[in-house]
Amino acid sequence: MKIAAWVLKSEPDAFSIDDLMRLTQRTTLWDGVRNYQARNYLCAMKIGDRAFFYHSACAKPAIVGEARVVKEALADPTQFDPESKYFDAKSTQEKPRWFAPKVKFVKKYAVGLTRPVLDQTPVRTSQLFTHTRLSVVPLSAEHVRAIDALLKDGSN
DNA sequence: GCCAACGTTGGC
DNA sequence: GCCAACGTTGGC
Repeated sequence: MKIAAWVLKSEPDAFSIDDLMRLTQRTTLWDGVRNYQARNYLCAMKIGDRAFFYHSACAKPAIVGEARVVKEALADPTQFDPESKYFDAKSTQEKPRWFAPKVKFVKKYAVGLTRPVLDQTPVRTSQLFTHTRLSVVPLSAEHVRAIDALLKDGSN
C-alpha cells in the first residue's frame, strides 16, 4: 500500500487537539510512543505529510482534526530521562530505540468524524480499526479520499 | 468498570 | 524459540 497520510491517536484526557492548538507554534514532538510498529511508522513520516488527529479511549472516539509533519523523527528525548514515564533503561544515546517526529496543528474540525461514520466508508479497512492498538497508522489514498468526501459535505 | 485483543516479558 | 503470565489499550 502506498501511504497517503497518517493517523495519530491520542487520548484527549492526556493530550487533545485543543492542547495542540494551545502550544507555542502549535507544534509538538510526538513523543512517548513505545510500540515497534508505531515507531517504524513514525520514522517513515516525511515533512509535509498529512496526519489526522484521532481521539481514542474517550466518550466520542473520532478524527477531530489534522496536523502536518514539520520535522522528521529524531531520537525521542523522553527515553533518556529517568524522571519520565517513558524512560527506557535499554536505550542509549548511541543506540536510541524510540523516535519522535514534530507535528504542527493545521485545523480542528467543527464536527469530528466518529467511528460509526468512518465505519461506513473504506476507512473501516484501515489499521485504525483493524489494528486497534496501533497508535500511529498509515492511510491509503482511498482512505484519504473517503475522509475528504466526508469533510466536504459535512459541516466542516 | 468490564472485557476482549494483543504486545511484551521472562522462564524453561 | 515456545508459551504462559501479565500489562495495556480502547470500545462500549
